[in-house]
Amino acid sequence: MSIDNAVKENNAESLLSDIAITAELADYSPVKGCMVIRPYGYAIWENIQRILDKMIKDTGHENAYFPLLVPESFLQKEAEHVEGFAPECAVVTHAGGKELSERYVIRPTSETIINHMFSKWINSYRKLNQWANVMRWEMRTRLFLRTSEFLWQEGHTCHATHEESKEEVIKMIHVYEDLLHNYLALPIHIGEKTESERFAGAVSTFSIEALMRDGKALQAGTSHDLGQNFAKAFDTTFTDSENKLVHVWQTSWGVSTRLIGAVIMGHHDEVGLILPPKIAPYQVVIIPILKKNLDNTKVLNQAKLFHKELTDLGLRVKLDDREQISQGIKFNEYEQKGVPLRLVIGERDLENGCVELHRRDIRSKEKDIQIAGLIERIVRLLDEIQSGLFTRALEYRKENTKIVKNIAELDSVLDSKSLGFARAMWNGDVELERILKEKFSASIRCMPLRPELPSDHPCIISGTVSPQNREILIAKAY
RNA sequence: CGGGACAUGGCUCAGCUUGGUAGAGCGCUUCGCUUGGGACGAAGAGGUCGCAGGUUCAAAUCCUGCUGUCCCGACCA
Repeated sequence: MSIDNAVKENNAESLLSDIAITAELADYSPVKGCMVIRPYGYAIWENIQRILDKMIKDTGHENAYFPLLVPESFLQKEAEHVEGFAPECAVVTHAGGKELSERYVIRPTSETIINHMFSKWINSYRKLNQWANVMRWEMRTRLFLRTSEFLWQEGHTCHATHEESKEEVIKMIHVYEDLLHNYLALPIHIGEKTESERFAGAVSTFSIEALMRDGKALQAGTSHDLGQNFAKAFDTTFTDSENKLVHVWQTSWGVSTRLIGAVIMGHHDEVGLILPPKIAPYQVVIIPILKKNLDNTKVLNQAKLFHKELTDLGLRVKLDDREQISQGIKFNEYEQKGVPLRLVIGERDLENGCVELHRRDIRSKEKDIQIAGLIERIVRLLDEIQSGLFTRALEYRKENTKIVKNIAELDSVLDSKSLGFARAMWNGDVELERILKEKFSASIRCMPLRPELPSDHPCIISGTVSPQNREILIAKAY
């Protein structure tokens, strides 16, 4: 299916792979459920990594690396953890031509092995992060949004008190909010997961939930309060101020290459991908209009000059001076790849001292832009595109968030083409989750950290008003 | 894991019903002509038809199994 058709028919599944393949972000691998991240897609990940890595270090964490293989017995030490992850673990049983005496799982996450080390190191390291790959054997996979192997960052911290660890959980979910809002241009809701959606082994899980352009919600990152569950399982202890040996309070938090999927499904149009400038591999593409068999030196020199001036400012710029490819094809290619700005310069422009600029986000084309002041204009435009994308996504979310008082009202929200979030009050009765799942194939995405409903808003399932009720966001999700 | 669809040059796909020497468009190579939004003409290269079996004188085509992708469920980040 073409991207154009996929957008019109709101065929999100096919749209995701169409965009990812066409924009050369990824390709299918010979291994089921795995993907190859191509250079253009990996460059986006590197930009995300660079930005987030600084945030993680600025909040007092150090990077380390733990091994890919985890003894299967480690996983079994925490009852809920093994129950949650065992079904999706790949297990190494043979190596060196022999059956292993101890089986190893390929890490689905690293809480267990990190705790094993924490119990030895607790006096020296308490706040670690690692950038790694993990593997979770999935039944149904989708490029970037759910692949069997994916890249992520996982932070693991130890604290003396529960108050401290709870504070860390909230602090890091706000770091993710900063990343999504200010760099990926995706508005998110922060909230706590219900018990059924909690991380296996956590006391509580907070997530950031983004709304995709097809109206489905996407969990884009999580931060867990692990309590003392893993500390007890691995006997990770420290000596407190009263000289008593006590278990530490822990957190873990992560975001993955799913974020690239969030960008794809959060920013696109009928042409293809639209990248926020702050994470775009190329923020500007310069296309000189070249004439075959003629002297293009002047045009090329000017194009190279622009390239240097923009690069010197720290911008990421691509100069496409391939002669054998017509500009029309180049225009199309960079539009599909979501490059925020296109700068076109030809001989005619040169004579008039101007250029042509094309904005990918609103697909506007301005000719006869004076070269004087151009560089400043480009810098300003990139900022406008960045904030414009966020505003557009926020508007979209506002339009697609409905307040509901009862189950019947959900019909109009979740059964319509637009989907989106439903905001409601809930008394905690798990019956609601069953109804949502069976009747609407939807779920409680989170209990938002910043509630918006008045306290007298009735519970969606009981119809009663109570101070015990909690506000929830309901949506269909990926 | 259940139901459905699909798998044919680099890409998009036709051909399969009714078995008989593999096709088109795009892309690629060369030449000519063009050149500010996917130009045109001519010549040419390129495919063990997803994999493995089976039926047949003969299989892209019929049958069986497997693998992968997509869709709908279940499950999950």
